[in-house]
Amino acid sequence: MERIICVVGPTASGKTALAVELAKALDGEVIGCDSMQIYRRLDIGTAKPTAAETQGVPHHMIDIIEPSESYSAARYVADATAVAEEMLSRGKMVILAGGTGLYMDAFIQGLDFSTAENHDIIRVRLENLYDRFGGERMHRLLERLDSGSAAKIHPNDKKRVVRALEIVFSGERKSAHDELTKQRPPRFDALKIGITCDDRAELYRRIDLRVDAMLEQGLLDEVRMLKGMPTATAAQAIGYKELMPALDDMSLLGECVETLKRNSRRYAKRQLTWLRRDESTIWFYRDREDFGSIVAKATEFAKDFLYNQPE
RNA sequence: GCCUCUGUAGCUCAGUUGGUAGAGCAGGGGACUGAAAAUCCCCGUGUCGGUGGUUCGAUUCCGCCCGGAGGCA
Repeated sequence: MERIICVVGPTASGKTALAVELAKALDGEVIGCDSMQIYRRLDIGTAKPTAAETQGVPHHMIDIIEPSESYSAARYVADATAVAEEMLSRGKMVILAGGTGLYMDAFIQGLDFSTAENHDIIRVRLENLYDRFGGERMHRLLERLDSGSAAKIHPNDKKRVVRALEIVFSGERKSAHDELTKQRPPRFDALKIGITCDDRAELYRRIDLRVDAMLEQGLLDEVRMLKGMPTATAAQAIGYKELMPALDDMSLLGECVETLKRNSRRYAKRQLTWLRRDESTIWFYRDREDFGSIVAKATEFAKDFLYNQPE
């Protein structure tokens, strides 16, 4: 099984810089794992790595589609796996770096999700039914058709109730599919290296500072650009949706910026919840150790994992 | 200096006709298999400013002290 290195961590922790250093030390290239950096033109708000930051190290899976297009975890697995295989065939190490936990774990596992593709018509109908009859009744329906999934999904979780029903209507059961895929071996043998702050308040301070920096770099112009075009997934991006109201009324800017910072903090918290689940992750703390030292140690762990571990 | 108002959870405040207190926000924990920067679930003990008194019992009533806001001088 091919071995790869993954750099994980909450937003504003310094994943990009660490990934670049690892790539340089290991003769690797970086594959971005970020559901928003895949969009072209969303540069400042997604903290997309700049030319100065990448230092010439190739970055893949960034800037691959327009903000008007929608994307999915399933597409990510397909696209990123193709990139990874091509890189490995050229003898380059794969450094996967990003904050989208679902994309990353799906990539490592090689998940095919379900054979049920997004079926817009069925989905819209199910959503309408959900709005009309409420979560309780839809959940009871799911209970009858796929009790395994119903047991794991809360009636209020509209997205998941609808998706599970959508799969049922394509002739499959989500719970059965999940069980099956869990038993399959992963596609890659991955070492996860995590970077964060030991003190939560310190992480939040970094997030606030980064938001201020984004505004100075012209985030509002990017928001204005995005507002003028049809969007799907990209409209959910933190940094854009919060600032939209300020475009029409600049007196709201202060309030919008506060909301943006708060949403970024909550996002970081959710990321940490996701990441803590994988206990094999090796963590480094920016507020306990200087960056150079983290790079040196992380490189050691990576080399040991890549070259010295028995099969 | 005098008068009035005020001091309760990190913040803004509610409340107890005297039986040691609760909302919003902030925050914390968790879930997550084709929208995931999304979606969803759970979590509220704090010398009720300090100190003396009245009382079986005070955060609640009274006195004094300390801190804030306003008014009169």
